[in-house]
Amino acid sequence: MSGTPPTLDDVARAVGVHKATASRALNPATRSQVNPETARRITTAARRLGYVPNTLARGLRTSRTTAIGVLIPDLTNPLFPPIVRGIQDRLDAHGYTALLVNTDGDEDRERAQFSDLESRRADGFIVATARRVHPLLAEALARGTALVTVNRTTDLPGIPAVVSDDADGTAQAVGHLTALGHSLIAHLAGPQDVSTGAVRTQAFRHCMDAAGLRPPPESVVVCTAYTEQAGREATRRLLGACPGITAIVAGNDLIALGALAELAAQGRSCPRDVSVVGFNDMPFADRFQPPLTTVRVPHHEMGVQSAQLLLERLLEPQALPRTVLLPARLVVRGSTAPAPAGFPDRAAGITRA
Amino acid sequence: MSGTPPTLDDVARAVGVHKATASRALNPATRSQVNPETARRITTAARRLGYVPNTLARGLRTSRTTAIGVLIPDLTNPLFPPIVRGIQDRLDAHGYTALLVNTDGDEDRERAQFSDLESRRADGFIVATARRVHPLLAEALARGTALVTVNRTTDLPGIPAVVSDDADGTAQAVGHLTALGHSLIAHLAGPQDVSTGAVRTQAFRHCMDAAGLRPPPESVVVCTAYTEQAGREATRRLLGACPGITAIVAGNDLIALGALAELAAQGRSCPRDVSVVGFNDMPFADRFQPPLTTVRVPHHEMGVQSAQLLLERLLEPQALPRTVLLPARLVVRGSTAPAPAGFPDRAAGITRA
DNA sequence: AGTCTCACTGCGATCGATTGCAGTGGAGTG
DNA sequence: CACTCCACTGCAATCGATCGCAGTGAGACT
Repeated sequence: MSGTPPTLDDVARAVGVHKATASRALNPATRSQVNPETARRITTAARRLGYVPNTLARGLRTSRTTAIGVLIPDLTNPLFPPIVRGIQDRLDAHGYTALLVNTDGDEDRERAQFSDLESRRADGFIVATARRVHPLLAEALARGTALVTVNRTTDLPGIPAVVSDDADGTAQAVGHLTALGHSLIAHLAGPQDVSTGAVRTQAFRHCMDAAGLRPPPESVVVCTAYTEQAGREATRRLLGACPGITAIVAGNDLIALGALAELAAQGRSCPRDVSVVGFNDMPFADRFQPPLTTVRVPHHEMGVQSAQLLLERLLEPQALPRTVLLPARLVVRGSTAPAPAGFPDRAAGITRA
Repeated sequence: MSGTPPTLDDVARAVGVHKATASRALNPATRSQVNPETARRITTAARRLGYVPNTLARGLRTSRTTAIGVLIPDLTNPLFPPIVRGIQDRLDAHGYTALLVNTDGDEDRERAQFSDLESRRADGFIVATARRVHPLLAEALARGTALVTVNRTTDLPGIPAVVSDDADGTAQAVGHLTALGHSLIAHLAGPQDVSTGAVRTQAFRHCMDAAGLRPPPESVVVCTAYTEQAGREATRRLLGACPGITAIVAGNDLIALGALAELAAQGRSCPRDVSVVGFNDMPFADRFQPPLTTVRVPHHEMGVQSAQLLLERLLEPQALPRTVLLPARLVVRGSTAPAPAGFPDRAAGITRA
């Protein structure tokens, strides 16, 4: 019917004022500049006509779009929906909109997506795809782009970040297993080119060391990705090299799921023969078979905080970049149990200090 | 360093041509209008300067943004990430971007979000929040807005849709249970104001009827939402009213999870005492305790098809709206088993025809 | 030589909202 | 009464890319 949507000029004409006046009346910040009665007439006319401001025109003029680019590896990875939701919730509350893209861990794709978001003049970016060495982010930072990383960090300093306390979470996992009497503890490490993988692995080594345990090198297997498939393959290698292990600290829950699958396939029971600890406490981890003992990370809150950090950065671009560290907490469920008897440490070539 | 990003005019000046020429050279569609050699010089200059077209300015002029609004109830509902991913994959391939928002099933919030997307001049909308009666969509349709619904439909005709064959899926579920010897089959229905809930419930009744089974009215309990919590509450009511039932067809997997929880809480074993069938085959449904027998719906493909349908609509606004019906398939896992003996039909007041 | 065609390029309006600046009129002041 | 001040409103430039229209010059054709 109406054809094209009404513009500010249409509203102004309907009231008999200039569009500049209408603009001021409709914008809360400049509302005070116009006569209250006039403002009222403009407001009602706008509502009556169904006027919706054209964000493109506004953005073109003001060079602010109230849109934030959000980069994640893959939305179907259950880790990310809660984070994204947290981001959206906080952004929404401030009138911002998230522009969500998946990179699939592919650098070219990431560049293309990032470039698209830049062409849409996103005001800033929340990046969940950070690698420790990340040229794209370095370039963007150099250009003065507002950036925040979430879940992962970059080795490059200067980018605000929101992460969970991976080192502490790992310590809780190892502590739980040693308390259950395990000493032959293996680690299915996440990819080492991302901070979560590197930090957790380092923490694992440190904790084992502090507990006086000296696991053989083969008991730490690095997965090629944070996927069930990669976890399963790594587990196969691990069990081949270190058949005596009684517990596994997985780089994340998907890797843990892969471990569970491979253990079952090899006829080993979890938790009777081998205990498994995951990381993240992904949705429904408590409903798995067995319910997964894992380190809970506050995903939604991570999203909220990262959005908050970015919004602050937009207001105060010069402020010192800060890193928010959120607490992680071990959640004990059914995938861990006391170490089985009859597996002397010797069997795996492990020596107690 | 560079301050503001380079504009088309910057590129043109660097080459010594008019910005209009640069525009034509950079746009594949108009490339043929400019001398190949000139075009080459413009292209290289653009690359050298790091020129990225300003989508806002372009959109303002052309009134096309290559952005599509996507409305979902809640991203953390595991049903939606695969659908969204499918949408994004197809849109990406055509240079479009998805603008994703959550409505949380709240009508006011939905209106606000929709209005925001309109202000961003989205070229069209993919709606996963459709209710059978949906004024917002009716209005948008009347305005000539490009719309597609996915997963759910509206009673209102005229909106293209992509849905799974819920009736057939339900029939497979009921058929599976009757084949296992169940006759006291209950239904935990989804909300009846959305098409999936209504269609599945209707199909359930039809199948039971066709099988000669006459379940009492209390054996069909409508859940207030597609959530685990609602499923659990409905199950409590169901077991109170019809303690004799041996099988449950749930409106979706989350409701099924709620049923499993309540059954366990009441000391009834699934599948030994009661069989449960879900709907959707959400991610990791195979890893649950017990692994869930459910009706698989091609989520990713639904997303892809809905994006495809919308893109077609943008090209051909007048084309007849078509509905794409994707096949559903029962996946038998561990939550269903033969009906236990010793539960005569009489016990639940059920009569065989 | 004159005219026509054609390929290429430049000019300037345009999309819609924002904003610095200037103008208007009425109230207040000495 | 003249003048200042202030509240309010209008004017017009501006953001950056697109596109209808017109202009230019080289080559073709009669």
